[in-house]
Amino acid sequence: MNSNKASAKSRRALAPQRRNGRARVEAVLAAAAAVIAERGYDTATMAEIAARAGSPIGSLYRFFPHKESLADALTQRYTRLVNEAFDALDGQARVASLEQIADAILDFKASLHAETRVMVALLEGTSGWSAKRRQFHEHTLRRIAQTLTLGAPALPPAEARDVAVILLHNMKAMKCLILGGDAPSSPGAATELRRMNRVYLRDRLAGFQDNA
Amino acid sequence: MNSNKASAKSRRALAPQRRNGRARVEAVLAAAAAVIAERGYDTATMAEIAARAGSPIGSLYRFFPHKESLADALTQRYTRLVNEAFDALDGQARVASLEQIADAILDFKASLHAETRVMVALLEGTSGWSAKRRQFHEHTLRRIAQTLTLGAPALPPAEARDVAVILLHNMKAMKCLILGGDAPSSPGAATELRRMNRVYLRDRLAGFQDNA
Amino acid sequence: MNSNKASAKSRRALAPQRRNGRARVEAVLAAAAAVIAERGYDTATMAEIAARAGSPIGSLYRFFPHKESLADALTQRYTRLVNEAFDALDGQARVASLEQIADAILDFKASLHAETRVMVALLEGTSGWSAKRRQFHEHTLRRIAQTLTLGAPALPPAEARDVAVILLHNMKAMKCLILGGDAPSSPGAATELRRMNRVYLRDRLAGFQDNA
Amino acid sequence: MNSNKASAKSRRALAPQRRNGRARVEAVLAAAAAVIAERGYDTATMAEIAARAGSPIGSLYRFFPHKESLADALTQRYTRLVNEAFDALDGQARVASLEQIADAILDFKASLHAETRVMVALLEGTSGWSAKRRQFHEHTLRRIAQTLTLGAPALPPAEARDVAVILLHNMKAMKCLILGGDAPSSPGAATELRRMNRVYLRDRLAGFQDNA
DNA sequence: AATGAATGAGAATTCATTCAT
DNA sequence: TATGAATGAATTCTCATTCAT
Repeated sequence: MNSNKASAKSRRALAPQRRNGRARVEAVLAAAAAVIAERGYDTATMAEIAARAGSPIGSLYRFFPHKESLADALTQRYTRLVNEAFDALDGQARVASLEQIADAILDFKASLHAETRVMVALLEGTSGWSAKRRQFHEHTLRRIAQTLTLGAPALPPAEARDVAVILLHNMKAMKCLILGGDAPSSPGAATELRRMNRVYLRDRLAGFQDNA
Repeated sequence: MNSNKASAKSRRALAPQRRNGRARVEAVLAAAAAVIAERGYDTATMAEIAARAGSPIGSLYRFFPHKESLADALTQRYTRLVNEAFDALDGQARVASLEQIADAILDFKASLHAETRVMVALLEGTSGWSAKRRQFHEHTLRRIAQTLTLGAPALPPAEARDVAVILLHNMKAMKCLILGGDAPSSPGAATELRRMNRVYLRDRLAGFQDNA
Repeated sequence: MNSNKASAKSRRALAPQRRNGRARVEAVLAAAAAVIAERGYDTATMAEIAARAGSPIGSLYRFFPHKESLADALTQRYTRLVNEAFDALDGQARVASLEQIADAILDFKASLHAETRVMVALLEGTSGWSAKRRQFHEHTLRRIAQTLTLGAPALPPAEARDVAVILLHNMKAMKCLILGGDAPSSPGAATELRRMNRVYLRDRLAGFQDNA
Repeated sequence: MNSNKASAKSRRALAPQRRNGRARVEAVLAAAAAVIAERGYDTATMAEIAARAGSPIGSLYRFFPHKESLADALTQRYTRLVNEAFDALDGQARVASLEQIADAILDFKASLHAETRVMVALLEGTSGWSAKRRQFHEHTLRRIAQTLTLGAPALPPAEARDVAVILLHNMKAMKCLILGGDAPSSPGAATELRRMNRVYLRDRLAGFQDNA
């Protein structure tokens, strides 16, 4: 006496119910990433995120009790990606040429389309950041500086940080170029940015490098 | 002009009271600029803008029938400023060194604190831009390219545009550095950015310059 | 060109638009009083209050920006009524008999049907009171004690306060009896309460009265 | 009974795990009593009650299919307590003095802190009562009247009920005084209430008592 | 049967925009 | 025409209740 589910009134047919909570969280995060990337954090609505994730609003709130907690989760996930990418980069720092490192840093975010766009959105609007967002920003800065120091051991920490700030800006710029949006760009701009980044790093790190 | 103020029997206060439309519009735009700079476009409210302008909300809507039209007006005004600044720059393009031009372009927005902050806000979030915002972006790009071409006549138009895109990003970065916000920076970052900008332009325009 | 209002789509025909804001506030307060009296503060919804007042929800929030501010307004209004009633009572305190005073205090709230019921609701649930509610409670206590002291000058302040606490409870009880609700009562209960109140006061104030 | 627990292969934790239903119901009722006493009926949430009972919310709903059924169960339990207390009191009614009976009635609820507080919560808000709550109220009234009639056999039933209504109010007042909450009271108020209760009963029952 | 994840109607509150005065 | 009160759709978040497992 419960056989024909289909007869149950007109419940939404969408949800593969109780499928691995993990998967549901993934779906929500992906939807959040997409919506925030498209609309920006403030303009994104929980309702749209839920809809896009194929999740009822109540479920969304089970996993992420506040809107900001979605942003935080996204930030955290991105922190992991940053770490992995830089860990890999650091492994090659000694053997790679400066150009290669420069490109690797620059293209890092560019290689992560989905997440990247969100991060732009989350790091935009320089006020009203949550603690988590600030942490993420700071963390990324430190990783960049660390990698720089690996390639140019003689570079004083303060200068490494200055350079890191610039490189982070270049990374952001790269995403903007690649991911587009409403902002008009030009076909050669990405190449151009890569060039600037290389030229700058070569000039800046000259003399601080470890030319053993 | 404005002679029989006193005769108006029971007019309210003296203060905002029928400044000529121009002044009223100015006040509203200034308030809009301030509020948008502080809160970001989405978070700024029409009510606060009106209040800060000392203007009744009804009047505000007479001049700017939609919130976006405020953004458009600000954009337009900024277009004028861009034009003036680049006109001046173009006048010196022949005589100035590349470094000077590079710095001038970079510091352009940095020199306009109040307006600049608004523009950051308005150019943030790569989607949902109005036609006007897109126009402004495009226009600025063209002016930069034009100035570049003046200093490096041999530079092909397509490449000039590519470089312009990069320079515009550098300009945006400069504002972020100077105006701060929640994003942590570092003291030497602005100097660093200026250095990158010079090094890049010198490298990029070498050979295209007009060394007659 | 705006002559036949009736043709305007299908706007609600209810609101005599821009009628004296005062009247609108009155309507809202009355509705709030009614709904809170019926449902209790927590269960009352802003939407129902607005509907009952014939006011759009947005208008309600213009006057009372938070739910609690409605309760506060009601409390404040009631404070006024308490003051007026006790001022009048104090004027007669010397000439009136103890019985008369006892009845006056007891019947005070009973005489204000609409407001009274709300106050019961607002003073119910002894936790989560706003500052205003606490103030109102305290204020009423003081007024009662003051009136008592007028009739029984020799009564020490601390005892006057103790008695006041009891009398306030009796007042609350009276409202419950008269206003009913779901609680079953009995026809003679009000008379009974009055009797208790008199007997108690006579016994309690004996010897403290001003028998000049 | 309950012998092969261990054979259940992958049962979860040991803790709540199939206490016999009775114990589980007790735990839930106790938790409900506590939460409702603290937060009030409307503000109490099923989730918190379940958590406090250490019971899964699903189990809670097996025993109490609606929130109101929890209130009803508490009410019923309280009815039992009232009966026991009044049965005991009735046994002494002949021998005890009026003062003793008066105090016993008044302090009845005061003696049951935990449950009492809940009952205050459940009897607050004069509308929205379930049938059960009304029944409980009515029942208590009858028991009080019955006890009164035992002590004052000549008291007509209708008057006994009137007096009972008053006494119930006094009982409620006593709990408010003792249990406090946000409502400010005064140290001597409980004593005061006891005095009023005695004086009233002595006066009211004079002449109806069984002075055989 | 027992569990706790899932559900979605509904609550408070905001704000761009309109319109009576 | 100028004003600011009025409007209500939209937004974030809660919680009683259901139901797949």
